[in-house]
Amino acid sequence: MAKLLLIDGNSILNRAFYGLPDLTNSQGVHTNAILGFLNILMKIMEEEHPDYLTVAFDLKAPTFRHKLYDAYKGTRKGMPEELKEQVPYMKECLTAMGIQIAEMEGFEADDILGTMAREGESKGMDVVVLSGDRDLLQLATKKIKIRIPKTKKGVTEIEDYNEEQVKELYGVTPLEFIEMKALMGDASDNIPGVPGVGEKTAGKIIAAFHSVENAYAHIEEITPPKAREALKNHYESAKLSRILAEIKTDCPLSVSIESGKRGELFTKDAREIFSKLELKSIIHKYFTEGEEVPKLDEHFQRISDFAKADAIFKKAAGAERVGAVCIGEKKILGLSLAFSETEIYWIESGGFLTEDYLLNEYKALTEQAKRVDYMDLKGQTAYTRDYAIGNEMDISIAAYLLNPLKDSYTYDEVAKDYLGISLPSRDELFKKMSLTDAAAEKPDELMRYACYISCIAYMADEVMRKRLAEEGMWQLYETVEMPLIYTLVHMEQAGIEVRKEELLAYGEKLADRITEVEEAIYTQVGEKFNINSPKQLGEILFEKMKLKGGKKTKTGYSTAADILEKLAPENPVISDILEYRQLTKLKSTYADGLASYIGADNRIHSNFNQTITATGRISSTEPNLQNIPVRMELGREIRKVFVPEKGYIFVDADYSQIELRVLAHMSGDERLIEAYKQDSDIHRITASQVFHVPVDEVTGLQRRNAKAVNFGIVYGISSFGLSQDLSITRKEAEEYIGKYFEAYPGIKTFLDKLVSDAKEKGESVTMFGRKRPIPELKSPNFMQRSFGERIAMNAPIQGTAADIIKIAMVRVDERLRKENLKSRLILQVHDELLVEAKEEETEQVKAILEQEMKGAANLKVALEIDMNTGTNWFETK
DNA sequence: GTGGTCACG
DNA sequence: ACGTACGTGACCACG
Repeated sequence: MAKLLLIDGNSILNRAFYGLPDLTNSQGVHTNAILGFLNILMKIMEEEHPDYLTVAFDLKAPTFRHKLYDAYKGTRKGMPEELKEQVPYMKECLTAMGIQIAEMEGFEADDILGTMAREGESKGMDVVVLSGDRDLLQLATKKIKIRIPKTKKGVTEIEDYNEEQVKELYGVTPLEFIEMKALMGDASDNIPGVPGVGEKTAGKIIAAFHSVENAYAHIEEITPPKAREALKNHYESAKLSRILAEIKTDCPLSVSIESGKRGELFTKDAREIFSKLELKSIIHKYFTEGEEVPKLDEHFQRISDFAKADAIFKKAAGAERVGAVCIGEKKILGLSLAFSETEIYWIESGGFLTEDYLLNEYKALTEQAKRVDYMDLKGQTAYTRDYAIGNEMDISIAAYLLNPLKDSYTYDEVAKDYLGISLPSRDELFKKMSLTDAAAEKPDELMRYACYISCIAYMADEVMRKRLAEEGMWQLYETVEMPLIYTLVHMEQAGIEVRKEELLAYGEKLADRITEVEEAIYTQVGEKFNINSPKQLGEILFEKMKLKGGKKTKTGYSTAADILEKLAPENPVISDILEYRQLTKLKSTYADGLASYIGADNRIHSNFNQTITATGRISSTEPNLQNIPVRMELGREIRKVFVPEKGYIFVDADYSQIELRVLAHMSGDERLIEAYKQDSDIHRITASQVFHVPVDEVTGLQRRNAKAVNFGIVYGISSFGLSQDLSITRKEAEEYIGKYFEAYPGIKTFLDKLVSDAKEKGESVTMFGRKRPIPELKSPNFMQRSFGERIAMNAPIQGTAADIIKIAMVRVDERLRKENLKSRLILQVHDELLVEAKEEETEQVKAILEQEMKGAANLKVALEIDMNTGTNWFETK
């Protein structure tokens, strides 16, 4: 069946303009909207494969609807100049790609699309309408699907809306959506609507009366009274809005659906206009077939001859610079070295080239070369040394610092982002196949994989250094992130001992209790069901048992703990369900989950990842040892199975409110600094200053509230968030926040500045220069933008704390080694370090932790730590 | 593969 | 009017 794709040119262009940073070519022409448009276009072409497509644009001349509006209310705001100048270029691009453009004097793009969509539908086509906003939802039917691009974390996803989904989302049919819009209005589309009526009220009224006209016919039945009055007073506006809101489906067309038949997009003309605009990433992505890829590939040389390999190793040892990677799983399969863009070798394991030989040579060369470029140094330490000698460069870490929002930093990503080269990813070369299998079944692809890694590492070296220096992050990279790689290696190698028998016994204990609680729940509810299924549980609680709670999530009822806790007084089964949840969580994730990671050495070797978080923290996986229970007593028991080796003891140190201290320092707020100099209970002092009572008269409640506000400040305060946390009204929360800012005016100024600076620069910065881009700040969507503002407040604080503990980790690790101690750093939990200390070294270890953690940064307030020793992780708390 | 839930800082 | 606290990872159910 034929498929028709219709694109709302203006709205997509508009959305792209605000979604991307300001880009210009060397002639000063702005290109961000064009680039964004093309990216969305390519994505939807790949997803939909339409047979016909047309892009509709508004013409500058005022349309019928605009005139109507202007007569009613006055002027419309125009596009910014930077966007306006991109429109003709955009059209030029589309024409060059053979894509039909539709525009009609006196009609909006919406109307053209509406008309074509209905026509396509009547011809039996599948119709897809791509738009940047929700105006077009009224067109949705079974055959017409509306798609809206959304940017999540910098990645563009396209959301689908068919008739059903519109109903689900708004509770009205697509046609009734017009009526709804007439009431709620739309500022961006200059539809006035009825003042005081928003989406919620409009939805309710239309769901009940189905149309504006009918609502007025039954005006006295409308509730709430407020809305009724608003409707009565704005009848004219509602009638006008009803006309404005409806998209026409019968306007004359200057083009036909069929004349928009899809042809070759990447024509010579297209390439020409793209080069003129300097849209390098597009050119590289779609016009490079038969260019860059073979250019690199043709210089790959497979070496399986001993003499040749030997010569290459000799050359490598004396080289100024070499890109290097060793490939293997249990066994070494081979290694790749790159000396220039044209000298790239793949030295295969086999014959005289034994694993031992390769390993020795690889290790030797990485020690002798002046500089070695790695893609992933931590992974390579399996084959080489695990300490720094100062000649290594890690391209992935550099790429992470330059943009911590990405989810991978593989060779293909780096090549695309920094070298403008498009390469097949590992997945594209040999799917999910293991390297060992690839060596046997796809040797050529394995060679390409290895060579891409070494040569991209080699080629990216210079640009990464330059970019880090430009961004003011070279020092952070060199003195913190690089040495940290080795510290993490040491921690991973060390692991932590776990008492398997005790862990299993703990699991058994949980299992017994789970059976009891489970049966109690079934008895009370009167049937068996899967308590772990939020869907089934929601149906039981809210439908069968008719507890109040209603909908909360997209998919159904929320059964989250905070919701259930509020229902607990209504029915005793609720507390059993909460207990069941707690028990099964402990059993599956911790008791059973952790047991499966215990190795032959009775230890768990978690993976510490340095390139995951947006703020600079490290993360822990397989298993995650940064979220072992501690808050609840039963869960906390688990920590008893984490023990030091015989002859050792745990020394655990955690920073005391590091984030608040960072805030005090960075803001320079005198009163907060002074509060810390008193060096007692900070939440109590805060309470005293916020509520104007003497320190020793602060009540428990006041302290609790002050503590919540302190947390809120660090998270990027919002009255809603605080009210949720404290179960108070928003108004009360606002009062607390106001009082807090009165008590600490410097904090208010500081947070405001963090937001305004971030808006200006598009990113936030920590004390040590770590950056985090915040694209959300540019979002036209209020919620997204508010999120961006909270990130702008939180990221510098959380990030600076992360920088500080990283510095402390590196120094602690270095000192333990330099002083030839047997004690080792084994865990980091964001503000806590755990050392497995040789018993006789305990005092020395404590001194090292104290000195290096407190001395990691010089702040206006002292960095304090709490330190404890214990014979298991439970005892150190 | 995604969403809901919940463990941690 | 919008609908949230910041940052993670693992497990389960379900399409």
